[in-house]
Amino acid sequence: MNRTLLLNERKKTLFVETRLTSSMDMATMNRLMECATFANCYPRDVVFRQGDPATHFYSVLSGYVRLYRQNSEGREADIRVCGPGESFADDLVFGGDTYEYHAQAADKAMLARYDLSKVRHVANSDGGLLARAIAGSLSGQLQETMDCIANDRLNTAVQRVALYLLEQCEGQESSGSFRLAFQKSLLAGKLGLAPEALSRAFATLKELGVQVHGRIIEIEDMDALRRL
Amino acid sequence: MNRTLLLNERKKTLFVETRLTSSMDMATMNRLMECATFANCYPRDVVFRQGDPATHFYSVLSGYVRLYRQNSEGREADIRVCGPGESFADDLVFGGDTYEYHAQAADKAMLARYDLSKVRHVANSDGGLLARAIAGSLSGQLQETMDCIANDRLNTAVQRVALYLLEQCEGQESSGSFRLAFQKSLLAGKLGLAPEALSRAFATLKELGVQVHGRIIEIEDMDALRRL
DNA sequence: CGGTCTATTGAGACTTATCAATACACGTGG
DNA sequence: CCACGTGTATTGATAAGTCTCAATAGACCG
Repeated sequence: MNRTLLLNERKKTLFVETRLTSSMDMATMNRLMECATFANCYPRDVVFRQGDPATHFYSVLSGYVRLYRQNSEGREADIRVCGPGESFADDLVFGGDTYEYHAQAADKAMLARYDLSKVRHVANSDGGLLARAIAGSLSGQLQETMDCIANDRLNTAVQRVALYLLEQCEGQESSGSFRLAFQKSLLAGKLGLAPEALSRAFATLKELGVQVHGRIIEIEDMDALRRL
Repeated sequence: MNRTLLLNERKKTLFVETRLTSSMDMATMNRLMECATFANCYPRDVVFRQGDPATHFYSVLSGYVRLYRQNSEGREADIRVCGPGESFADDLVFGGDTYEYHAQAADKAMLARYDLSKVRHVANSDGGLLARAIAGSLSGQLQETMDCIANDRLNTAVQRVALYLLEQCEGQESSGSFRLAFQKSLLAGKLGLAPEALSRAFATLKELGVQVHGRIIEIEDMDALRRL
């Protein structure tokens, strides 16, 4: 078994574990696989640019991809950070022919790349199985995106950071710790903050028993965060 | 022809003109119609509450519905304002069994009310036609919602208001005027602002030739707004 | 015409962005 | 293994933007 074969097996495994494919039957998954190619990205690689004609949608197999928009002066705002198992630009399968945001690898990343016209063809001729899977993915994304708006509008920086920390400690009781999945500057963008604001939020949370050592976060009292 | 029949004809017309049904074939539309009942709402009527078990999704036939979330202290943040032709809670067809936000009529409104379990049944047995239509609707909503995040994070209050005014003047050249579709307090919420902030934004825009008389807005120089 | 709801305006406080300077982390090569 | 350099993170000072509260003005409906 050579290296390439091993790599392909790994790709296939990651492909199967995607949110889009997880509840798919085998036949549909194979049809989708036929539309896919794979791409390796290095940090800061551009996947596509806002305004480009849309040719593919993507699933993240490993690493992270940052979706963001730029205004006329070049200032950037993150819209979403996609991690392993998540897909992006799949909102273009059922309408839209232009990418409406930039996509950039935020880390070494492996992506599955689905040809949009092939996917559309399959989705129109498979009895609706693929359409349902994509609809499921879109539902999840829509819910997350609405959550994000509500979170931005309802909570302050410290509250948003605390909430994020709690989400990452899912399952741990009273106290917990974990390692940030990506750089703080990216986390800041994901939370709609400038990096300095994230630092200051961590500084505030230190008083509530949150210790930050590089990417390692330790939380002494999760209830203290929940009370914010 | 009696009053009821007339009303039903009107309902049917509005039903057909919905974004969800607009590109649907007749058979699918009829199957969807079988899942529907209709409801009339008065201003401030609650359609459903955050946390309620999800039983229906909705299309707005006339009027406006406000989707919002509440934090623990009771402060509210609007997530979306749905107008004629738009649907909401359709993200629950393919997953989710609880409403994650409040829905409240913002005006006298007529709604089509789709039984979720019936819709799910149809969507699983019609060869994918309904699933594709819903996926199309979800795509549009996801795109709008992502736009909203980028807009919130990238633009100031004045810029967001200016952008909204320009959107409403779609098609008009250099100067334009129109009537706000709903109250200013609702517009403020939609734009992620307190009502006072919307007032102040209008005050600022007055210097750029925007005149506000109640709900009537007149814009002398649309390019001046575009330059913001 | 009066009452009620909605919108505007002012003053102040709070939150976050921005800019600039410093400190820290990490990978590289000596 | 340490020193170095680059990129990332923190901290401080300031400015900008928005919210909140309170008071007034205006719009709309019966």
